[in-house]
Amino acid sequence: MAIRFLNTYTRALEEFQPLDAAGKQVKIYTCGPTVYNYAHIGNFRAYLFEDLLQRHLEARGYEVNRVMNLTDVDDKTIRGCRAAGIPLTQFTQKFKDAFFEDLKALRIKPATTYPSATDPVYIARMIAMITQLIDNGYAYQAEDKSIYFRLNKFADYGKLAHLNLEELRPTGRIANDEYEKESVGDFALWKAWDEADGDVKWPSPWGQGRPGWHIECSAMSTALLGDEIDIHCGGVDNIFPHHEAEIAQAECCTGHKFVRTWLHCAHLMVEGQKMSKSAGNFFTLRDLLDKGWTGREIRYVLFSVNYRLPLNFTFESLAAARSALGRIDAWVERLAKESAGAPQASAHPLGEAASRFAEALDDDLNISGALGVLFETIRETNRTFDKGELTPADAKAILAAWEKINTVLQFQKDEAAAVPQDVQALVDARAAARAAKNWALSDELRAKIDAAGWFVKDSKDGQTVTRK
RNA sequence: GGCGGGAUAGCCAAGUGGUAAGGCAGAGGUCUGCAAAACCUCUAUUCACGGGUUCGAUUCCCGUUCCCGCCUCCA
Repeated sequence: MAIRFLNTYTRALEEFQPLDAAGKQVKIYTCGPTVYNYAHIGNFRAYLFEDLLQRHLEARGYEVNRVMNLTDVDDKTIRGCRAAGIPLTQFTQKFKDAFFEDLKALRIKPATTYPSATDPVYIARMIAMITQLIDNGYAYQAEDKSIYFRLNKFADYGKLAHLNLEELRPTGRIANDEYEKESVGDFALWKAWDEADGDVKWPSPWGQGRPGWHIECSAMSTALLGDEIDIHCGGVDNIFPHHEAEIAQAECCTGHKFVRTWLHCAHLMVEGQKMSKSAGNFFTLRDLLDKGWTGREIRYVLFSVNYRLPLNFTFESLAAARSALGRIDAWVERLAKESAGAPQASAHPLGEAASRFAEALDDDLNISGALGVLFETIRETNRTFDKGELTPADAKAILAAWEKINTVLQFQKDEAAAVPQDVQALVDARAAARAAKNWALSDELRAKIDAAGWFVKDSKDGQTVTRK
């Protein structure tokens, strides 16, 4: 069955068909972080949705070429570096490094390219695009020396957000000092330098300044992926005006359609409320790791709700994730153990879990349906095992299905850390004590193992030791 | 005011014109020296409310209520 996506532009569920004539390559542009701070879990919700998208497309045999930009110059980064009294690049580098560490913790597959807005190659391209827009009448220089996009020249502006610009209600968020612009909605392509920018500036045909925010995405997307791409993603808050602006800039430069499919993920709420620093419910990934939650658990929570629905992040949901992952771990362990020694997999029906899982995701990344398939498979596997009706070859088939599913989910438990020698000695001593039915000594040794930071549990096959 | 998205068990959340997936929590059981873990079973006569279409609606249509988002640089 074909993959279907709900395209923000058309608001319709559309069958996915890549631009690539061979039907193989898929070009995706994903709006990345502004590196002025540690990214918060709302940001990562978006990046995890994009990870799911990429991994599922790859599981379906596509080759994904994904670009994610790093916005390393804007009001916030400039403010931050000046407050810290260090150069902009030094300031942003710290948060770029942190961002990549966080991606790793969440098991997000790296994009193909992470271009930075301040890369001279892209600054030059942005200037070239702006020049072209001016030459063709789509942009102009205002009294403040900044360059603005002339919105009334682009009739399609507002189509992505489905906004009728004539009916827009003033919200007071438009700065009053922008009277130099021809029309209030005109957005900046190039910002003329002012004192607050310090030494952050680049030369341009219009004087010293820096690029506006929107132009970087148009420049990097067309530079790295070509004039037209398959999919462009971001959070819903990017729809207007950011993505509208990207469309305007790109299409007025290239003369044709910029993006085929627009996908946007809904916002994250925390404990039922909008996440905000003032409400005290603002969390970076690091905050949660410091509280003892793992990247895998956070991944589960942020991953397991359909991207188009608002996700209510709670500590209860983290605890639920921990339990659910434990259930998966136990199942995988059981499969590994039972399948050991089987020369090859059988054609057991439960081995079809992987294809049923993928079919669920084909439907606009229906992760809930896909996880339903997984957990049904887990219960059915255990039930059949308990009845003694599963052979090692069957277990191998189911394990193979899990491995395929896990290429998308990335929920597999980390390799168990090796048990240190001193702990192992305690475990061995305890095994001897248990063989002698010396329960007092057994319990004493369990307490020592516990004190050393390890957890021991008993089963009929002996002890299992895991890190606490 | 405009545009859009929602309302399914204690919480999270699929889904379908034919009578409610799944996860967590909870209860019971199996196992166990104890503990823990694990596994199994059970848990919505009902899908915000009122009409309508239909043999039949949670699912389609109309209306109502409530919630949320966006409306010019927040993923």
